[in-house]
Amino acid sequence: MTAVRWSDWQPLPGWAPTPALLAETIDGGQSFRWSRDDAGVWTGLWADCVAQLRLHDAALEWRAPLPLHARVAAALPRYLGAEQDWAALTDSLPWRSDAHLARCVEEFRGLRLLRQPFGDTLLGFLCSATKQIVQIKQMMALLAERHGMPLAGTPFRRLPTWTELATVPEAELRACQLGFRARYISETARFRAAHPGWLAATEAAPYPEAKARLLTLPGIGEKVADCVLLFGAGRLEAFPVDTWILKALERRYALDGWKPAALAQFGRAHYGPLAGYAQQFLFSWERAHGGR
DNA sequence: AGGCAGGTGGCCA
DNA sequence: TGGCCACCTGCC
Repeated sequence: MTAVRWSDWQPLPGWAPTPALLAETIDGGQSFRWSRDDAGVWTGLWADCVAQLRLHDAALEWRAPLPLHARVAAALPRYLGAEQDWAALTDSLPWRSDAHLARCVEEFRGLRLLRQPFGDTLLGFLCSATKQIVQIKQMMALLAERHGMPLAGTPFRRLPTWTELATVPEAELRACQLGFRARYISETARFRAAHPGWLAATEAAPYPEAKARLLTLPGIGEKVADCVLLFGAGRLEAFPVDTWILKALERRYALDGWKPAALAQFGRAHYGPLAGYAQQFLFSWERAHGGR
């Protein structure tokens, strides 16, 4: 395999995250295809794009394999959420009346929500049930390596599309460490193949309808549906409630004894139309501070 | 070494 | 609605 020829590093204006904030955003559980090398350079893949990211003199820089340069240049800003004014969104969160949220925002100021491809996000979170991030990343790597198309002129492969997944036997999916999730992927792929346009229509639908549609798929419940809509469709009202958020709501808001459904309802009502963004701050803070 | 993990679906009262 | 359990399997 010949070495990749990368374009020159170039500035990516508009966002100057700390190394920790960059890691939290691209490798904190929103996406599962970024990895950092010993020199601190991140390499990531989404759709038919590959990019590298680095912090140089506190400025964010990027580059892409030469053959993909134009495509990545066009796609990267949107992927990294450049179309949103994150400072303004942060300011509209109810941190003024919520001391815990204020503390989370302070520690992770500048945190972003990725705007990933809908189909890739669906695949990633269909695999996420009771798995840790490292393991989900391994599943994605195996799926891409064994069933994804090569990205011409590079040694990288994209994730298989849903059309391609419909042709992969369930046993081969299981062999990618998917476990019982393989059946969900298989069934979803067959459903999608029988309903062309279903994914695009779901991505474009208003939040309540989009979520209802996702919930009809096997292996997709409340949490996964909200993750897909938040990280893969830019629906900032989507509020995924996982074990970390449950713990955060229960412990940081002194809601001991509340049942999970009640906690989730409290969160949605309390954080409002940007609940998903608030959720990301809570999630990052809770993970960073262990179970304490 | 063995429990547990960014859940979901099905079944029971 | 609420509670319980099976579902796969590789990390920490």
